[in-house]
Amino acid sequence: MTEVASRKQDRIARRQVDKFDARRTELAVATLHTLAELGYARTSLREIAQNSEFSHGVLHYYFADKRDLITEAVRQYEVVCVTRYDEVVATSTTARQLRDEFVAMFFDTLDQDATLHRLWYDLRNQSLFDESFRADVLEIDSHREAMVWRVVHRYAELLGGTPAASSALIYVTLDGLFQRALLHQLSGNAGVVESLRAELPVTMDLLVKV
Amino acid sequence: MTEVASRKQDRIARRQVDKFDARRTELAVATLHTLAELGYARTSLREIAQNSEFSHGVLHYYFADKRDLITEAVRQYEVVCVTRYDEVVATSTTARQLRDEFVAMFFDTLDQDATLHRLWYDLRNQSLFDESFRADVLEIDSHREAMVWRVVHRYAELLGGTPAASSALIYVTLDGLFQRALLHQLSGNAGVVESLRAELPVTMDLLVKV
DNA sequence: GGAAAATCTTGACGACTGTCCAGGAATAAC
DNA sequence: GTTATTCCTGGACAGTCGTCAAGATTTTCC
Repeated sequence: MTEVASRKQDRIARRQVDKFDARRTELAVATLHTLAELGYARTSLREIAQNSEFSHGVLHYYFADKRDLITEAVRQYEVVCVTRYDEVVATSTTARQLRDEFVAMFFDTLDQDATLHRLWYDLRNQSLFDESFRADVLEIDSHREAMVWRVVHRYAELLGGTPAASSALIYVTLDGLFQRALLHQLSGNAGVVESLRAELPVTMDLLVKV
Repeated sequence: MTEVASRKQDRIARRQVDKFDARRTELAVATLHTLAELGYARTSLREIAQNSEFSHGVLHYYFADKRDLITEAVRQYEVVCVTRYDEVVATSTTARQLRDEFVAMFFDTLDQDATLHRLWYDLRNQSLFDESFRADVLEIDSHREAMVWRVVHRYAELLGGTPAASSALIYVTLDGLFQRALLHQLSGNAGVVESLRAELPVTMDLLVKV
């Protein structure tokens, strides 16, 4: 084979790989939406296929099995989810602004992306039973922790202080608060959500010492 | 029917009801163990029956359907779970003692009852998708919150101070910490668990102002 | 002991599951 | 335009699921 022919072959191969990956991603996104709607326990391949434009058989053309598919969907979740507050951190110039915008975005995504968030908690919990999800879950969790840390660290900085607790503790506190807000949001209990909204700024100040 | 005969009838009826309830409880406990082992998504009635001394058919003699059975199992969980720290609170005479014994018991049950705890989180999460669990979950959650509050409130009292945050915030913090400890406990990541153990006393002090 | 009531087993049902595959449709290669 | 290759469909498969009911077994009652 000439060099030119070889390069052409490569280009074709690459294009095929790209196309293959693109469809994988497309199906993973459909999977994500199905999982968010039904939860892990009730999500079937046929249901996923109905949320895409293909038939159920095609899933085994692009994925080895159900686990492979769901793992890919989880990775898609990560892409969306772990940089949410970065812009707020980058653009805020005062502590008050950072705090207010963080709170606003916190409860905005709680409202907008409620089903996606409940999926995350569902999968994180699933990893307590199913070892095969654990590595991905732990990785995403650490990214979420880092994301929260960036917010609080910057907040402390703008206040001229330092975080009052470790990255781990700050994360579990704010994540715990989010989880509870999600539970009451989906329960239609707006009053509790509102009181948690009022509590979030207080919590942030508790987590920073000046 | 004479009064005596009527009373006797009652006694018989009551005994039957008691027996019926006793068996229901027995089967609910078997359900609880199965759920703790397999998780909600993979627990079937036949599997539950295998963890009892009966065949799968009997479950529909004592329970209307699967949901009824699982709901009863959840209630059994509550009986075990929401008074865990009360004795520590009652018997501790110094803040240091209360704190140390709380920490010890916190990580003791994390180790001993890990599968039961992961079940609780699984069911709480399931309630984000399935409305029929929500009422029970919210009730148990509020009992857990009250349990944690009793601990921290007493701790503050012994320190001559007051809690630094609301009951809700204190609960989500300690519960979040527990959840994270559970994830790493089941992942075999003993190092992380140990560092969380070291962090729990610090956290308690953060939640109290003197 | 024998009748009546309760309890439990067993097997069957229709529906649904993940997986696989034969073959049609679409696209690419020359 | 004619092969090759890739992509996708739709049905079949072996299993499992929740539910139910007929009948066997055990317990209760007189």
